[in-house]
Amino acid sequence: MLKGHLDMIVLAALAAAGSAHGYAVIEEIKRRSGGAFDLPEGTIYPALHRLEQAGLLKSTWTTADSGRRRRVYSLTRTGTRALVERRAVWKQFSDAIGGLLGGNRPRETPA
Amino acid sequence: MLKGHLDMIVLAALAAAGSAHGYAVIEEIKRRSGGAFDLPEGTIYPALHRLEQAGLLKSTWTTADSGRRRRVYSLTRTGTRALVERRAVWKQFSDAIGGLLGGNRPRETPA
DNA sequence: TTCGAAGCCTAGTAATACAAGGCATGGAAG
DNA sequence: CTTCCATGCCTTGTATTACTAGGCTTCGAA
Repeated sequence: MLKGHLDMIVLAALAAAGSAHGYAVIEEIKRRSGGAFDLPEGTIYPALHRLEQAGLLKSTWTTADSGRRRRVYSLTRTGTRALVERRAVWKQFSDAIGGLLGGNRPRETPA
Repeated sequence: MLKGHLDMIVLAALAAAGSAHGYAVIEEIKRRSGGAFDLPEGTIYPALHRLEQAGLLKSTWTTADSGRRRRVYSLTRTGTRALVERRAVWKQFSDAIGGLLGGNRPRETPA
């Protein structure tokens, strides 16, 4: 469950890949996460639509050599900027969690 | 928005503090997160109830010197074990995100 | 021809953090 | 004495969100 971080993940995968269609995004995420995130289509497609709706992605229909129709997504300028921001938020977030998990100081930080 | 990680945070705060009542848990989390997580009561109390229901916390009513009634929570054995597991899951999770955000390798990892 | 993989989609569901309220007490300020 | 804020507990409702479970098509292999 990656509640709240899915958008960032999709943006990051697309930023790294340059462009990709839905199915490929799933595999890209799976590969780059070391197999940790194996997302079902019912998760990824709505996310792609949502992000395109929000103007962070753009898409074009293409036909692969195999003859299959694919919808290829890539980041917009806005999407790239959004990713930068999401990264920063993520850093703050994970640092804060780190403080909670790591800190063994029961009261104020002693000298 | 800490969707999915709230339980771990509460458990961690209580583990560090030993025991605390609801209001104190809020401040403990705030302090240890460096001010990043300032949770409203509507978030923390249902979480405490949920965790007690699940057997991860136990509580006792006490009366403070001021005369105010407080419900003091602490971890059960099960809760302590659960926290250990949540930590591990968090590590996996954040490592996976790290792989997605950091990795600049467009294809297979080269030699 | 039958089945699985590639490839797209949607409707419904469960979980969850949070907003917004309510209630009570103690102490300080007026 | 009253009024207000901080302490301290609680619940109901709501929006978001990832996911389940379906459905549709085409390609290629068995």
